[in-house]
Amino acid sequence: MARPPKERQFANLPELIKDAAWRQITQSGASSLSLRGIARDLGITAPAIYNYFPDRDALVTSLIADAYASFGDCQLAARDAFAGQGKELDRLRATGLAYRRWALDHPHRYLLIFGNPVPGYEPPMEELLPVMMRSLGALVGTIAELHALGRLETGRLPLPLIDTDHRFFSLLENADEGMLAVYAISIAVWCRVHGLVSLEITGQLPLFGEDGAALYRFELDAICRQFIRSPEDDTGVIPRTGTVREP
Amino acid sequence: MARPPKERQFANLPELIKDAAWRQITQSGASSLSLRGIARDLGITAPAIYNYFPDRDALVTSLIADAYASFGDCQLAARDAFAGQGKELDRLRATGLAYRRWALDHPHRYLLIFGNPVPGYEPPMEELLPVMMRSLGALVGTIAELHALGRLETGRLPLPLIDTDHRFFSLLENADEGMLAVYAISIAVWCRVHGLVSLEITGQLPLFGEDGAALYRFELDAICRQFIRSPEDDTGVIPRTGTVREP
DNA sequence: TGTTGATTTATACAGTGTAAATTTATACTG
DNA sequence: CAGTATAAATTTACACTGTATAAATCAACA
Repeated sequence: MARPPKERQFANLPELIKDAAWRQITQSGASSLSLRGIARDLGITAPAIYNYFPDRDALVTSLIADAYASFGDCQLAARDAFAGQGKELDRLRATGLAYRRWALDHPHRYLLIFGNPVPGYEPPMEELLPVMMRSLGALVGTIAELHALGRLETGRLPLPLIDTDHRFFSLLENADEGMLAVYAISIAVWCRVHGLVSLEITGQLPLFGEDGAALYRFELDAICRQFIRSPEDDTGVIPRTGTVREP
Repeated sequence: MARPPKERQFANLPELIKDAAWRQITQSGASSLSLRGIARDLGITAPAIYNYFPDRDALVTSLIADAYASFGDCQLAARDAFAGQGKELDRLRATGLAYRRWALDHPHRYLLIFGNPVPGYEPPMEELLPVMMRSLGALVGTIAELHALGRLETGRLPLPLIDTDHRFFSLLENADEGMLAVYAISIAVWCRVHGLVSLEITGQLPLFGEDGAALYRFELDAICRQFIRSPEDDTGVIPRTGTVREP
């Protein structure tokens, strides 16, 4: 035996590589990420990177995981800023506003995880699923709380197909089989905010300029009006904790 | 003088190049488009392509223009399937349904024009604007018709900032200065359908599987209920979705 | 036949990824 | 404790694919 793997000639080289990768992505976008460029930036040679990431895709996967972690931190922090009963709607709006805020602050991270997939790159779900679940947990958890209070209004919203592969939500906190409405509304909400945010980030949202915030607030209001009942608007559903009732 | 430029050694080579490019894009995605691959496909050499397209971006621009033309054809055809007064809502729904239909039928074309921009590629607006205007004209024109009938319900929808660069809508048919509400609603509608469709196309819409159609129809309904007054309802009150429960 | 457009050949440069050679630091041995 | 074997870390060299340009070649017509 000789030389344990702990001792590296450059300390923290994997982290340095990822830092350089983010710098490069911020400058020129994700799909122009180049291992040789990273190596140049770090003063090493390109093949050295292959000791820590077997190929370019592995590096991308690691960056995606970091982006999800950052996104999840913001989502959970926004939710936890309004703790306590009676603040469920505040939590929902906070996660919604934090979604756009984080996306504007980190557009490349956003596009990396929610943008169009890079052709040729197949994200390894077994690795990314936990951090995806955590990041979406703030929204879904809050919707679930509103559901437990009987304040969800699904209307004609079609429910998810129970028999399909529901990998995305099977690991969510508080997840159980009776929360199809929660999932359905979560998906619908996500679709709406994603449409706005992705267009704004990529500069395809015309006319609103700096005031994309106003349109976004309008859409958050529309979402709340459409899907969330106010607590005093009691239509006969008894708010219950513990037991989940299907509408 | 000798040899007029009409006589090419391969007839229609620009069209053949674009056909091969679409084949390649359909197979492997837009960002892996390779001039050498096209040349291989056509049995010519790569530099020959540079006679017709000065660089890779010029070829991409041409493909984008074709995609907009195809998209516009579908939008206008869908609108014109419900001609005549009194069918404005049918026209709106038809363009909405055609939007998703076309996107599912031509996902790569959709991503090329509405997806995340390819880093390093700057779309030449002076060339693409007319075909963009034409393709969006079906939606905006129909919204404008509903506006002329007094059936638009803007609510708290923020209006576009008039003083910003409104290149996108300045060329639209029936465009005049008084149609800010038309533009605002068109943008809001586009954001919503784009969110759903782009997620569905890229396989990021979980759980709904083949039934993304149901969620899409639900969203079209929500759009119509929120923004369009029915002709006999001249009170300005929109029926709230949250007040009626499903049986 | 000369002119000129169309195409190919040759070349420069950048990128991914692999195999072999090399450096470097540790651990074992005499 | 010195010397050496060893394995990790890194570099060099290479094979391949890509974009793009310049020069050479080919083809058709006046």
